[in-house]
Amino acid sequence: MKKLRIKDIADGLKISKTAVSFILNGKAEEKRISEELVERVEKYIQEVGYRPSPIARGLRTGKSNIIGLMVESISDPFFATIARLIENEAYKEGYRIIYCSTDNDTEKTKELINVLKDRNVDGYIISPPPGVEKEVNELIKAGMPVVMFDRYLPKVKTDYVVIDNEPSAENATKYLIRQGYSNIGMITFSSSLTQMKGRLKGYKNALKEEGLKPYVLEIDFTPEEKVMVQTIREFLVANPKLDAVLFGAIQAGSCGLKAMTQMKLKVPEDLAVISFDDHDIFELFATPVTAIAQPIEKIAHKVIGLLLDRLDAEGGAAEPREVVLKTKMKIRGSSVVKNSKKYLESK
Amino acid sequence: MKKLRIKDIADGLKISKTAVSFILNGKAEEKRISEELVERVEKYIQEVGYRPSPIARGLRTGKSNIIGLMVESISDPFFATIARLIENEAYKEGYRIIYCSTDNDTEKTKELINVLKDRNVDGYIISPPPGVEKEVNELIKAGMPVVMFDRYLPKVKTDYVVIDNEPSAENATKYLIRQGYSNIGMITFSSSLTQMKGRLKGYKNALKEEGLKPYVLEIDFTPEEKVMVQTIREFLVANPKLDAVLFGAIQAGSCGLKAMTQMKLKVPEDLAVISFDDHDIFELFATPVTAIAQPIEKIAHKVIGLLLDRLDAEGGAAEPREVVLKTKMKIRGSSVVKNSKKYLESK
DNA sequence: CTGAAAGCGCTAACAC
DNA sequence: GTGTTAGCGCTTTCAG
Repeated sequence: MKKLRIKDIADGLKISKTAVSFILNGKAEEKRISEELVERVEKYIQEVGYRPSPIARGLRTGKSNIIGLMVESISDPFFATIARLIENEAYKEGYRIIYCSTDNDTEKTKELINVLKDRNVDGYIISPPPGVEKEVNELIKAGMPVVMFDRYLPKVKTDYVVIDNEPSAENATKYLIRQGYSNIGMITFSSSLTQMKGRLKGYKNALKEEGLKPYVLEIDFTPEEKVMVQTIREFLVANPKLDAVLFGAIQAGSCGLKAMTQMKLKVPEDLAVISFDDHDIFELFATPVTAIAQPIEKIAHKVIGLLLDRLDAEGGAAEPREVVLKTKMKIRGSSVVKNSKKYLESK
Repeated sequence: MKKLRIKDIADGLKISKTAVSFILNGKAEEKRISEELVERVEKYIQEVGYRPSPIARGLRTGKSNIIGLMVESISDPFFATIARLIENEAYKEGYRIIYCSTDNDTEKTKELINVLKDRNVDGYIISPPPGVEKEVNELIKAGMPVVMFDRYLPKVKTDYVVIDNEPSAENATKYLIRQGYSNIGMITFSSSLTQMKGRLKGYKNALKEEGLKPYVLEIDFTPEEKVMVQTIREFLVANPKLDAVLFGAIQAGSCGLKAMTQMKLKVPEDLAVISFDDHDIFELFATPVTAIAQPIEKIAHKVIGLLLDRLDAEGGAAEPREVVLKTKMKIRGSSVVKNSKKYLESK
């Protein structure tokens, strides 16, 4: 059973290649092809199991029915979940996804954009590292739909979906203050990316309003977790007055909790904790961790929605749409009222 | 700046298209093209930033430089991590990856195989659901390199990489017995897949050797976690004699621990726990969980190694290679000696 | 080394 | 509705 071509269908049915092609591309009506023939062709295609070659079609049309999805790392649970949800919705619309991991590396990302461009992807979903403004802008100028998420590039005018980082961090910090904490640190990744800057700003806003002093540790992300744990330990040792910490991302939170475990610091007695990003197993921790949960499903849905929208729209470069979604703070044991009864009992 | 074609290079350099193509494909020597010209062409290509169209090349050659990676769900941390590692190694060899999630659904998988076939992927990495033997065998018969991992299809003769599920489960169970537990349950997913069957068998072997009674719960996997938690709760209520549980997979373990938390069962006082699959945050749990860790890096490395090997080999259908890797049991607090001093102290 | 030419499978314009 | 044809960009054979 060898590969069928459009010619085989035409010959098998004793009609013209053209007709088959038109029917395949939904131009039957436009080209005044009889319904009867359309049905006959569709039935035959079913029977013999013909599937047009997307490669040949791609070469001819320049379209690929593929969406390029670039995230920091596909092994990150947040991105993996988003990828999965996007894949599902895209699939229903006949689009496939090619993912790739940027490692948040500018040069690698530029190269990956080229790879995707070569493959003629029809649209891009990018969680961009810094420094790729030029390349992304060129894509947009070339008429490519581009949607960013998680963070965005302020100098690039296109759709994006993010969460309200600043108010979320501000709320969480104020919440800690209301719970009685006054020496509140923030441990986050050093980054020029919008989401990290927003979180830091929100934290600082809250402290400034209350006249409290900020304690900030910005660590460089590295796959060497031990390095990050060690950095956090040193910070905690250097700042013994801290009674609460806000973590700017789940990886920071997880490293921080490890550092605290190693130092035998108790949560929340010695240090209250709130972390950005939620994970359901937070509930199983020695002290369940209060977390700022991102609306993952909604993010994925919005992202692919915006992209499909542009893909359909075809022509007009619509105004960039900026979607900001709300987070939800899941309050758990790691941030109970300072010196509360519950806190004292647990001693 | 429009898209460059091979003709533009030839014209720009005032040489023939053919020569450029030969040089591009590393056939310069074979075709007796002077080194001087090769250098000139390479330099020019660099300068103008020409990149051959993989689509046109694919149409012509039938090769795509793409590897299809099919896993149960790309959002599963185990698969996401493997995917990431494979992506990295493949990238270095000039291969791109297209991932897709099968949901362990037979029909969906068949369709996805077709999609990948249409895209002319050069090789397949599959963590297969049951029931796709025929389709996979057809791929192999068509000369496609196929590597399976995590589980395999006994009726399909091709390379695979798995772990030693049976001995691992047997060891873990025997370990629990040595720790003084005698009513040991196993909670796992109902599945005809090799890895699950191996784990169950190992557990039963250990019990039989010691003349102990098995208590098995096989749950159907569902994305509705609450359903699984509830099922486990009912099982635990129905079997109050249990003093230890072996979980057959991390999702089962995580649901089980949630069920136990809800029921206020203490680990390991009321129930000792060992789970297949490790996660570094297990250390942060109220009681750190003893886990059977898979050598993820090694698995990924082997998988892509086997595939690249076949991709290079070109011709001969080498003998199927079956790689079985060892797991490592990470002993933590959830499986301490029954009634041990440590155990009693913690009361 | 060159130049011409065929062909991968498909789309779509054109004349009928 | 059909049949023809060009062409997407590339590889590769063949004769020179």
